[in-house]
Amino acid sequence: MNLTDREIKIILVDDHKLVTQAYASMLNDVPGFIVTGQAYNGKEALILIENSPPDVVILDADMPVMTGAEALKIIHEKYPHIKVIILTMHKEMVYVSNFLINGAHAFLSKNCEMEELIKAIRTVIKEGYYFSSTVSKAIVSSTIKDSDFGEDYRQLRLTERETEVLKLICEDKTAEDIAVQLNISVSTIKFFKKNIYQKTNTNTVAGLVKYAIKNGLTYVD
Amino acid sequence: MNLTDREIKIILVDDHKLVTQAYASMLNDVPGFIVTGQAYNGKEALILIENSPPDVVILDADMPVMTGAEALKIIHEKYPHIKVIILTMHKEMVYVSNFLINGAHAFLSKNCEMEELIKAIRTVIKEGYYFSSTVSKAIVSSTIKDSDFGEDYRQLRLTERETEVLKLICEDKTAEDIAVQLNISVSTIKFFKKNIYQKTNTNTVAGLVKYAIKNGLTYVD
DNA sequence: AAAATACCTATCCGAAAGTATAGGTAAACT
DNA sequence: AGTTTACCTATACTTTCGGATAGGTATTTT
Repeated sequence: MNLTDREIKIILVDDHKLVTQAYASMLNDVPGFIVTGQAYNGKEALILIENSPPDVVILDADMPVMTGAEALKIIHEKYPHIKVIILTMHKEMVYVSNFLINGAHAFLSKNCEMEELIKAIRTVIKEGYYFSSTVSKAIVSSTIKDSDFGEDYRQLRLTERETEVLKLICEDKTAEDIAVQLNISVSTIKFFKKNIYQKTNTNTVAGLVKYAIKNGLTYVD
Repeated sequence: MNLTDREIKIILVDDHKLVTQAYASMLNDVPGFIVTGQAYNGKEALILIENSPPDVVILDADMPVMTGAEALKIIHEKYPHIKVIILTMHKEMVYVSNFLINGAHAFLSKNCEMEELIKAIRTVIKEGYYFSSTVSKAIVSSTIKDSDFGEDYRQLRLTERETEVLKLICEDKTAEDIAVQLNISVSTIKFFKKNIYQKTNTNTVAGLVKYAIKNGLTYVD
């Protein structure tokens, strides 16, 4: 039996129950689709997937406990045949790239029409990938790996340590707090911060926090 | 004919199309409910309401163009008989209060169950208000006006000028930028900032930005 | 009309953050 | 093996920020 002949099994992951349930209601009304599970964070999602593997996982990018990015990475590594569609409310390029690198099969804005999500689900099953016109043209090339995004992209990527520092900044820590926690000098923190400012193209903490939110590094309850 | 005997007309407002459409799909499946309109920001919502007044408006608190708070205020002033249910992904007390003052009839987290939203819709129609157990006990008193929230609350409220400054801080402006824009000295900005820090119970810009997001003062695209 | 309150404005000073510069290590490239 | 590149660490110097304090105006209370 061909995959396109039977119902497509979908698992929904969004930290807002109401939204997840609404998606389920919407997608279950579509012939050929069946929502086999709903999870409210990445960890729950992994358990669901383990117990009853779906064809498609629809994953919210912005989640607190385990972020969409983290969940995606694990899903992609453990179950490479499962298609993952990322839903997000943001629309920054760096952000999109990070998900593509980690194996997303589609990337959709929450601003899209219901029809586009439905189309995306069918397309990732049939063709492996789906990208909306806005996203696709700019980014997608043959193989999805870091260098495909070019020099500019690499320059923009935050190093592990930088990411760590940025996260802590967003958690209300002062430079000194961070220095203590990381066991390095305050001056070092400043150096990281400077680089982060450059890469994120900001010069205020406010900009940093917004960048972090957009990139799923931190979350506002 | 009694209001409870006919279909309850609902207008949905959420800046994410996909979410709005999902809500619509979910609520239209409920007997006695009919979604008569969907808007993607406050302005659109007001036009919809003008053209075909609903019984209930379900309003997302976090929207960019016209925030939920602003839209609520106008709706409540122009159409006091229309019930407004606020949906939010945040759960801070100050935040809730602001909406209650401006005439919200219910306040729900996006983490709630579908059943609770349905219950809330029925309850605001029948009894005028609905508050989930977590929210209600702490806050609601007989009349909803500023002083009902007590001294503490008043202390926490940001003044107009403070709010203005906070918004600009979140827009990546430095203290000097703000001073120039507002035609006052940098020192004055600092004074405002100090008060904002006190009232929001933070001491970093990161905390400020998060507070602003929670309170709908700024928005992360 | 006097007093109280809320809000906006401002200055001074010590503390923290940003800027410029540079050394060191480990991995990748040629 | 030697060079380049990426990343982490650090210091000295300058600017900006935050805390304490205080004066002024407009509105409300009594």
